[in-house]
Amino acid sequence: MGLAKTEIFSDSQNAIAKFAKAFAHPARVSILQHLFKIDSCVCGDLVNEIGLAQPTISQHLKELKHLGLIKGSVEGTSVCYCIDKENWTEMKKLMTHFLDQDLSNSANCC
Amino acid sequence: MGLAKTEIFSDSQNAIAKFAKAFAHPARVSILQHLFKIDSCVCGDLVNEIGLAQPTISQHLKELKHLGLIKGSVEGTSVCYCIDKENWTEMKKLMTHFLDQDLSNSANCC
DNA sequence: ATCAATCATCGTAATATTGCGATATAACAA
DNA sequence: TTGTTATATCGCAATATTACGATGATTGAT
Repeated sequence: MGLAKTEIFSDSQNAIAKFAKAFAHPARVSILQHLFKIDSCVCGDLVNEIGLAQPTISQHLKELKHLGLIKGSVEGTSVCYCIDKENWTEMKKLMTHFLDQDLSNSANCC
Repeated sequence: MGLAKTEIFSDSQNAIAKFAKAFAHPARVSILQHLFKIDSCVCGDLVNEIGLAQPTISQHLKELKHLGLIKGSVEGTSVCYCIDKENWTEMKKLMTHFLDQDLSNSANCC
């Protein structure tokens, strides 16, 4: 079917899955790492840095923007992207809470 | 194409994407949360807890097991699953490092 | 007004994911 | 052995993702 049954899961579970999906492709991981590393916001430099075609990068950027993890602003003929700090922090809180579940509770039956 | 060009990315970037994919579906998020919460390792209880068919759950478990995030051991006619603590900790380190990138570096151009 | 540069969108092909019915497999019970 | 229970695998249909060529839109330059 390819259609996730989101109705039967909690908002939190769906949100975790949604953000995780953003990181579920190395190109998007790479884009985000670049945006963190580069002091000035990059744009089409990403096309050169990463070895993917311009429409492909543009599509990945669109997804990240749609999720709110990055922002974009027009600068002449190019577009400048950067991390949306506020939303990133919020997302980080959610993901960290999920990753930090207590390991001591789970029994050693396996 | 649907085929990610993993060759052009670093091992670390591919690893992050690979683990993120594990969390990119609410059913797998839910399964992991259950395994953390329940004191004794669960098995087909997951089928009842989550509202998906048995083959579907089994498939999600297989993916998580393949990634090394969970372990399974046969207990009579049922199978007992639980978190692989060692691998979970390792994965957490990788993901946390990615999520914790410094926000102060990124300029405020957007 | 024309042109070049940069980015977004469209359309499409290839592949992956999700979900489940049907069926196989394995363990235990009687 | 036969039956029951629990789980895994197969096979398929529906949908999603990835990638990119072609094209459109926008901006700045001449």
